[in-house]
Amino acid sequence: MSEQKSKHELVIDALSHAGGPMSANELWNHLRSTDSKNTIGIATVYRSLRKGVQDGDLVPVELESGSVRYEPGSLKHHHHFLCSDCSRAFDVDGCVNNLDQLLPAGFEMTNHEILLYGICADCKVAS
Amino acid sequence: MSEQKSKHELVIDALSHAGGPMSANELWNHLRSTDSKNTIGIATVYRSLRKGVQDGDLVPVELESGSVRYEPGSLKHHHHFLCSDCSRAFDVDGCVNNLDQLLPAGFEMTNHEILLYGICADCKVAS
DNA sequence: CAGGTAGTGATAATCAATTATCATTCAAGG
DNA sequence: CCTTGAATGATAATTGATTATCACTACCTG
Repeated sequence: MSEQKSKHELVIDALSHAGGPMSANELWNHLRSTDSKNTIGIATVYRSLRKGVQDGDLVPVELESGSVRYEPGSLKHHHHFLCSDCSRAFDVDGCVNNLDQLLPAGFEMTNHEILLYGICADCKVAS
Repeated sequence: MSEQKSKHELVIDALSHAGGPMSANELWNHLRSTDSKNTIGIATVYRSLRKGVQDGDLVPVELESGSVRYEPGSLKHHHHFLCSDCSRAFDVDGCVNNLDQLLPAGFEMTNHEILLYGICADCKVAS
């Protein structure tokens, strides 16, 4: 009856609904708690992430030392918020103007990231 | 005659003239090439960085997964440029307005980082 | 000079993240 | 039922960054 999803699809799907980039470990914990019946292995998570990047479905995002997060490659331009309390990363819509004026002479900019640090809404409420 | 500088001072001094945050390994390579007479050990570099942070002289900067960079704590507000070619990080003066407008409702921002990616002046010339 | 003590370098040990291995399961076809 | 191959999970192995250890030196003080 119901189409059985592969673990790889579960990983991709989870990321597409996450609202922010996630690390392999975050994803693993999330998937284990979500699909109580399905036990997913950390190896499968890493495999799926690697495949997702190879296929162009996922993009690695490096916001901190220590671990790489991943997000869907299909997202429109956005930036990130990193919660100092729960360590989760959140997508932040929009951008700013005049970033070019920061660029030193002789440098060529191909891309940029804006990272906001602070306390996320959940943690603010909880505190 | 000339005051003999401790290795710790060499590390702090190197960082204060670097023009950008450096990792322990970058610093180690830099110091070894600079002070041909003085062989400095990687352990000393790590020790000095840790002490520098404890003393409030240095600040850790995390721009990538993999390694932590350090910069003087005395620098005025600025941001960073990361060269995709040589992987060095450079300080970038200035900031932008209206970052607040990016903040999602319910979130509290305490800090921010703007990271520009591209090719630095040196690498552009070299290519 | 003898006896600290702090600073240092080489390197072993640790640690977290990631990858590789291997045996198992499961579905599809003979 | 038997075979085959892809997907999977447990876990061993690897890797790079960082820290701990330890022996040694230089210097200060009595």
